[in-house]
Amino acid sequence: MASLSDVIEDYIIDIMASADKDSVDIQRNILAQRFQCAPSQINYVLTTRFNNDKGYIVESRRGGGGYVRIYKMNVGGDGHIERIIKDSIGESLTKTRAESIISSLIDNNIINEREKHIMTRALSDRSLKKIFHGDRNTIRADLLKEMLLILV
Amino acid sequence: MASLSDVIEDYIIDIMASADKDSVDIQRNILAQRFQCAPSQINYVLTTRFNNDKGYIVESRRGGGGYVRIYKMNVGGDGHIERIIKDSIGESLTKTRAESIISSLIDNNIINEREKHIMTRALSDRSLKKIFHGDRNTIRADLLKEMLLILV
DNA sequence: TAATATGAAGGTCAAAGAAAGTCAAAGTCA
DNA sequence: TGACTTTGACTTTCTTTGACCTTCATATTA
Repeated sequence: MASLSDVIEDYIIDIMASADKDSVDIQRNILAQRFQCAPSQINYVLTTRFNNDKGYIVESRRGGGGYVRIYKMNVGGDGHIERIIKDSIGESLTKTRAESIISSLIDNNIINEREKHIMTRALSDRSLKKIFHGDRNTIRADLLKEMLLILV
Repeated sequence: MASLSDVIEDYIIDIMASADKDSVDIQRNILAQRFQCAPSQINYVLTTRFNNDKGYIVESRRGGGGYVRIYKMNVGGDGHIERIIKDSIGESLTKTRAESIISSLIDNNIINEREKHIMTRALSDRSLKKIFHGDRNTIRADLLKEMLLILV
């Protein structure tokens, strides 16, 4: 049986398909009203169905005029980035592996030198010096996934 | 869905773009009348949208013949990035302030759209979701400082 | 002429309002 | 039983408003 979350997921996918842009804006409370559910269920759908492992970027703003904006990263062609995000990165990523992934992006002309430097610095131990050593690699995974998604 | 503050922001950006000079003068009460809002809302827009982090300087005079003058700073000259790193960022940086700083870099053609997105995503709450809330802003400061270093 | 009143700006701050986010407990279903 | 869903109380962030304050130019008055 399709759960309510599935229905909401389908609905969002639907309006994304019929939108001209590669993003849609929704309003959490309005959506919750439409489906007669708790507003936080929308968040549940977003984190389980529209996360970056699935190729989505979600950004939002609170307060008056608030919104949730969902970008679908359309991986055309070979789905290279999407594969990297799903298969190569996973839950945890060492600095060395991160650098080799970034190098491969350079080799494939997906990013340029400057972009490489930005990413490398973000993932460096200096950037993450305040984070407990044992936690850095999971943060690195999240960081690189999020940064890579803008490329597709 | 755009808030009134957004609309006023756009309006001011508009008249700045069509002005020959690098500054525009507005009158608070007149603007408030035009947008049917409390005069203090203009101040709100000024402090949230036209602040130093975004590369603006605002000066004003009270009394009869009073005005508000908004200057757009020229970012990018000698040692500017260094100053941002040292003075604007410091030890801790909210997401909002980070986005302001990044938007001033875009405005001055110091970074491009893709670079902006890479940085913004790296600093987002989603990238940092595994980090305890109270610690995120110090990590943000470290991250942005490191990433900006590629520009000097 | 010097002091004072008046009105016309803009400034500040805190409270109320409007969204979205978090988290853990309870429910459901294979 | 274990993974996935659903809910609701509480939190955080951003916006809007209004009451009250400060500053300045000018008109009035002693």
